[in-house]
Amino acid sequence: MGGERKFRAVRGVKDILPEQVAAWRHVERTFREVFALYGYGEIRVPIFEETALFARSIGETSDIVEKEMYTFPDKSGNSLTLRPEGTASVVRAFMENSLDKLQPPVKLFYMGPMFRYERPQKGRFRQFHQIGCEFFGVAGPEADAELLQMVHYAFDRLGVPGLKLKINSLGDGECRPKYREALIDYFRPLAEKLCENCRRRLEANPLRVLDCKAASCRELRREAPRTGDFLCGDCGNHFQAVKGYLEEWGVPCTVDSEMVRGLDYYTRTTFELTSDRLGSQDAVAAGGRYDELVESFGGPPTPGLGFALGMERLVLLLPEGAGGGERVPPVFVAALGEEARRIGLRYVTELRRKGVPAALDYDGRSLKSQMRRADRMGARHVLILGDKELEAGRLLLRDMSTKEQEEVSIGSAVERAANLNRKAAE
RNA sequence: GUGGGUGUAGUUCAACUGGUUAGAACGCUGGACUGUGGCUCCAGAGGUUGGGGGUUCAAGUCCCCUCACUCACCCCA
Repeated sequence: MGGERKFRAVRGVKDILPEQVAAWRHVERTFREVFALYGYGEIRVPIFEETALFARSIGETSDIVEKEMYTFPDKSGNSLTLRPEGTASVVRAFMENSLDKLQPPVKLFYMGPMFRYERPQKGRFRQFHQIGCEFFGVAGPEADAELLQMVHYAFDRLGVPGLKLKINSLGDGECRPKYREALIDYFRPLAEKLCENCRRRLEANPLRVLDCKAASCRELRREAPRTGDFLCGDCGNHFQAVKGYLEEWGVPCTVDSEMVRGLDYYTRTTFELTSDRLGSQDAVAAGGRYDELVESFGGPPTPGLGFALGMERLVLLLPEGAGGGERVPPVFVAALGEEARRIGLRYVTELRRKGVPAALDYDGRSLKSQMRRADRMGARHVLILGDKELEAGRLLLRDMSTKEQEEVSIGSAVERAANLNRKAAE
């Protein structure tokens, strides 16, 4: 080896070990099933894109674009960026592959790593993982309600406790500019009292002031105009209808008129699923409608909506050992002596070829040590072969839970062990 | 990017106001049982006290720098 320094994972990234992967797979499996039920197909998009794609969709003045992207020039000088979220790529792919020419709706889901240069803390990493989906081509409130219902259903199946669903409507190209103006008018005389941050973004992105957690800003916005009061007729009706469906379908949620998302492409419905058990990074999933995004990319006017969840945060909320216990216990082959070990290795291979997980000791340890190993890896059956057994042509097959041992002939040992193991696995 | 807290065996933690050879539990390896797991008992391996510098006769302990983790701000999934 002769290593001169120890390598460590870089700041903000994590190894996910087998023990934890069980929970991850459990989540992934659940969402794959739910997505299938709701008609979503999986899409796999690149991990990096042209920088401008994200700048344009997420918003030039958003924090993500301003200071959190992993942006680098490639060898030919193009500016590329590790994706900080999934929607921009999926929308790009949707257009590039002419999915906009298909009969709507088009429903796509994805899962994978995202990258944001942020200060790591609980539930926040520089490489993190999202599961998300995008739903194109349906403008009506049924789409919003269905998406919310699906999210609610999936989390319900996972049994995540203590979640709260908050929804809001931000209006559209018609009424949002008016609301924006009203907000600026309201806050401008108060600008002195706003926090430094909000003062700066008042003109660029006034909606964000609503989201500020500073006590002073919180106080100042008490009398601020509400999104709800400015929704145009269409947006108001849309929002009413969404809420109506949710109530009818028993999807619990509360309206939070101060909730603003950090990505600029949202219109009308937005939502957030939060947990009180995550500390300050409390959003587990979030999303909303983005009816103007496809068009802003030069595509045909296409309504769309979607959501994404944070894997690391969701896994934090899962009960201990979630997704475990699905492992099939192996048959352990305990071999004593060189000849026995050669045969043991062959048995292990044969068992595996029959679809039975099998293991043995690679180091030629004592039988006691091998038994302990078998016990620890949860083997239900151990095939014991040593000189005595080889001579007699009969091996021992031990049931670890009952401690009963039967003799089996060399020829039938593998078959017998495989059958018992299968039966025990049921 | 800003502020607070914390870094000691693989893991969770000890070590009085600086003072001999840095301990325990769990885990790991072996033995008691020389060919049979879990329980018990015994033994063993395993540490440049995150890294670097400084103060001191003496630093795990005090000071500085750095890195990481953590909490909050910020931001968001």
